[in-house]
Amino acid sequence: MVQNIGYLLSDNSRLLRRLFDRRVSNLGLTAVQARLLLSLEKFPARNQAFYADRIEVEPITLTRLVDRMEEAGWIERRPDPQDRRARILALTEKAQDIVKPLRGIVDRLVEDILEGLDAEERERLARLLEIVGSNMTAQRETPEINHG
Amino acid sequence: MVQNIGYLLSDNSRLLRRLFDRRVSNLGLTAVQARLLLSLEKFPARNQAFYADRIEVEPITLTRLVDRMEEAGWIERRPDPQDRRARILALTEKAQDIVKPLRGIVDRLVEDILEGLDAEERERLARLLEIVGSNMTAQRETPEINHG
DNA sequence: GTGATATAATAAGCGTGCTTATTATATGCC
DNA sequence: GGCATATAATAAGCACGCTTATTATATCAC
Repeated sequence: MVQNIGYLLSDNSRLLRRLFDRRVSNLGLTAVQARLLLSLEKFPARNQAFYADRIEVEPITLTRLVDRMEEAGWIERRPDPQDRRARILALTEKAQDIVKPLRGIVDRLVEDILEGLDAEERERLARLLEIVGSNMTAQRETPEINHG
Repeated sequence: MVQNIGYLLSDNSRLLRRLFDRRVSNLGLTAVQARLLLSLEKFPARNQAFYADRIEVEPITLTRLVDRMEEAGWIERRPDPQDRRARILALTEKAQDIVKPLRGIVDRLVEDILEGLDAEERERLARLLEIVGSNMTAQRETPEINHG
């Protein structure tokens, strides 16, 4: 019955997003938006390509995410003096006020979903997920395998 | 660094969907669509609410999924003689021809992403994911916790 | 310097998934 | 039987994420 690990992964991810959205909904943020804010605090003043890579989405996905967040007043796009193609992202003041409580919410969420797992199991889960993830990334590099 | 299990879950899920989509793209199916087909083969002739529950999406999400799949000729909606509100789903002939190869693709995919994990590790991963999943489901039932 | 190639950002168009609301029909209680 | 409640399906409207394509600018080879 290991067959269903695929389903477990996608269902869990969906559950997690829902749970997160619910917990931060009073802030007016979604899960990815919160993730981008936290990433921006940790690595400030980089261009969009950098953050797309950090949060592991395609550049176009980041573009549209930033569109909405800029409109909502969380983020500003600034020109890059070194590269006229690029845009540097920055948190607005409003966003800076939210980052600390946000980090608390994230920590508590992770704590809640890992309830009942001891430190060793958590470590193990993270390690197993990393292996699965790198297997998938490796597969991605060689998409033209014959599956027949 | 267990902090990032949340990110691992959502990134892995996204990678998995992408990988799956790529492998079945020649069939003209997406990951959820394939999942619904397989579920339909395993549990035939139920109403939409049943399948929404099986593949763990909201009824409206299932409705729109079925809309597209009906249009593409994979699925038929039939009236339920016992309940005039409901619609019974059925695979078309075209879909039945695809189910067996599809199952092969899914099996191979799961095998590939679990590469390097022995039977015990696979079991452990599945078990840990189930625990995390049930923690999230439990959280969902009590959404009004004070997070302050 | 010029031309080929790569990179940054964006647009168009689509599938998935949600919340909230609506309509039709079943069901259960009196 | 009649009314309240629950359930099945759907609609509207939105966020996320992708593939493919386009535009502007950098960079590299010569």
